[in-house]
Amino acid sequence: MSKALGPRPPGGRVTLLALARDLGVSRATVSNAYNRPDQLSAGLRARILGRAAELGFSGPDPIARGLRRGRVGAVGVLVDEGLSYAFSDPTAVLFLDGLAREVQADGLGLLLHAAPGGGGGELGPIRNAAVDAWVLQSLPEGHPAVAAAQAHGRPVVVLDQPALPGVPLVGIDDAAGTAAAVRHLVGLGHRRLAVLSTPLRADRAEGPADLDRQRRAGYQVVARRLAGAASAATDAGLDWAGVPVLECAANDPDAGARGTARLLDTADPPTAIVAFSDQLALGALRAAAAAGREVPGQLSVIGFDDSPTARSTVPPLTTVAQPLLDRGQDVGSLVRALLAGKQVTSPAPYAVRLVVRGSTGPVEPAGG
Amino acid sequence: MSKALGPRPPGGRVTLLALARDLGVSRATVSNAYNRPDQLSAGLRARILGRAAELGFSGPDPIARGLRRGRVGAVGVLVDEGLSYAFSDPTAVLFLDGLAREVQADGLGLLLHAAPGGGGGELGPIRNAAVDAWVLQSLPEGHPAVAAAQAHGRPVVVLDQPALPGVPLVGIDDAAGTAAAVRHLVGLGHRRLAVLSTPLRADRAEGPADLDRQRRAGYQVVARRLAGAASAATDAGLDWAGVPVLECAANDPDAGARGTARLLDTADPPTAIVAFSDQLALGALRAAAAAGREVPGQLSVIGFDDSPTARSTVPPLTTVAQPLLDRGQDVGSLVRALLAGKQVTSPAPYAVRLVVRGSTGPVEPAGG
DNA sequence: GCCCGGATCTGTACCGATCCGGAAGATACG
DNA sequence: CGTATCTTCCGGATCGGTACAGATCCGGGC
Repeated sequence: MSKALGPRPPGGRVTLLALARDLGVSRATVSNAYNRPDQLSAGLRARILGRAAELGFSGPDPIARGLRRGRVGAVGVLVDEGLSYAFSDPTAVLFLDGLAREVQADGLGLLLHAAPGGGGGELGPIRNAAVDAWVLQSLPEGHPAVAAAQAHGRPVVVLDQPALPGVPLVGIDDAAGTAAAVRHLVGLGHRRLAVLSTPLRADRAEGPADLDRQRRAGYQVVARRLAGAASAATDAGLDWAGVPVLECAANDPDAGARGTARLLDTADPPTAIVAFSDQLALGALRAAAAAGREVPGQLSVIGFDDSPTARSTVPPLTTVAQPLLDRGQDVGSLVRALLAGKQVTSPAPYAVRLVVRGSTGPVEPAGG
Repeated sequence: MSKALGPRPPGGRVTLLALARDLGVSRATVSNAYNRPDQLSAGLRARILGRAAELGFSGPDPIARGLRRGRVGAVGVLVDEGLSYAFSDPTAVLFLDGLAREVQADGLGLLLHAAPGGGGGELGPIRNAAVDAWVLQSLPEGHPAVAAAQAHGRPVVVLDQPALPGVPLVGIDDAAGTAAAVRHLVGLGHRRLAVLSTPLRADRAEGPADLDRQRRAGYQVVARRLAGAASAATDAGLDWAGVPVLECAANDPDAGARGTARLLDTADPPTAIVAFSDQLALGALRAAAAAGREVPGQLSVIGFDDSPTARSTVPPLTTVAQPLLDRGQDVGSLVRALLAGKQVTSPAPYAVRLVVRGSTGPVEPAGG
């Protein structure tokens, strides 16, 4: 009936060709057994799959298939300065979640690579990464990793920045966000504002950022947020040059707390702080508590992002909400479209929305 | 001097072969220009790289190189039920961070794939993923994705579970952890304990888990934690069967809060709760506050993991600390060793350490 | 009985590189 | 000046599959 069963796998790995020979069929047929069941009879297919199981052949080699098909089923994601940061920031996490959820529909996985910070790291791993497309996120203009990712000419999609010619970008209306925040505070009577900013450049500087440094912001998102705040402040009759902008060295609560402490420890401390991220705002709340300033009684704090934690701070954080998960999905669907060969354009920047919770309030009647 | 420059790239992508022909050298030489600079003269190398830039050839194709070299520079990571969970749990995040940090040294990236939950998803993407090794994490025994990951015979390393024959595993002494927690509480005078457990099986059940369900725990980590708690409780003269074990449907604060509410809403509520994760403990604190129970005055809560947030809860969380980042790095170095062809064995389970903070205290003198 | 279309399966040409042994030319040495 | 030794570079062979264009076989229609 059946031919005498061949011996067990000789030792090495079993390949599709070996299986084909063992069965006396062509490699194409074995390949079809896996990839196009309709191209061969059910009986033969069963025989192939059966013998494959016996021999320990578990389907075509993914890499070889990748070469031939030109697809490996992976979307590269470049994250700034090590994955720890990307993971610790809820904003980035939600983005990745949305992205993963979307590309998963096409069976794609996410290949995370760190964008080497400060020129220290190697670009090789990025240039040599086997991916079908790249997603860039929060990299400063002109970061070398960007070129590395673009090198092989595969589709690229950008979140927030950097802006790249011909590359679709998903972003939000940053300027409108901070402008709304400033207007909200001004409307509550505040005149002494301060800005708690995420890093302007990748040099880990911490401290007051003068107008010159503001102008030279490497992160465009931050530049736009500054511009929005400045514009709204000016419209309200404030002198922007007099509004302290404190740049934090990192986007985490600790840095935010340090920055806030510096802002408060001045002769003429602000009555309201506009933080450029909820992470920083969290730190601001902490520092305020440590300094004995009541929020919002003596100090108003407003965040940016509306990350999940904003809801459960004490007091709950007033913040500028952006659709974190949606942006990830949008990027994902752009990637899918590009991989499907479609032409795409950047969607319009998302509108943002001010969510008023408990961390902002009217300026205190009397002087402190 | 130099030959007349050839025309611009005709249109399609430039391949190594095309570049070689254009320059009149062999493909091997071009390849060497990129991969083994010492194999050709500096002059020729410069000429090759120069012309490559002109033609828009940006190095050998990663996938083809992957096929030939048998390496693609990616470590697959299988995460349970969608990436959102993996990302939202600080425990998993720190693990991934440690892992990424370690494998990065070899230029490897992390390819995240979701392990389809409940048989709904496809295994194809996993079987066809182009990776050099797989890392499995927190998957219940016998999950189909495990076989899919093992199919191609590439190295596999497991964190916590599932235990697989011949596969190195990194884990902690779970039983000792919960045992220490129980002893701590008993030492404070507590006799009415309750356990707030992460899911026992992947069926999203929520509610009291009787002894039978406890025995059938699919997640071995949880089984061990239950065993440790049971053993310590018995040693202290308590009847384990009388200790309520409430299984949460997910490992997040919301589920923990729901579970705690149920535990507290009984005729004979516990005076102390042992949560199997900090995430759940967070929820417990929330639920306790909502129910008007003071912590630790009226209710002691103890967590597990010592995640970063444990430090900043109110009150700070007493918890069983495990070296989250280190475990990731350990898994990473095992992966590296395996890829280097070395023989490895599972390291001994990490010892855990009880960190006493403010969420546990002596049982209240009088009855409530 | 002959021609035709569909179902099956095969052969061959890639996909785009890397590796290994060896050939040419240059240099060194006795 | 002949030979040993590098230094450089070249030619297959190979990695493991997939796509596409046939070749075969078979039952049916006329």
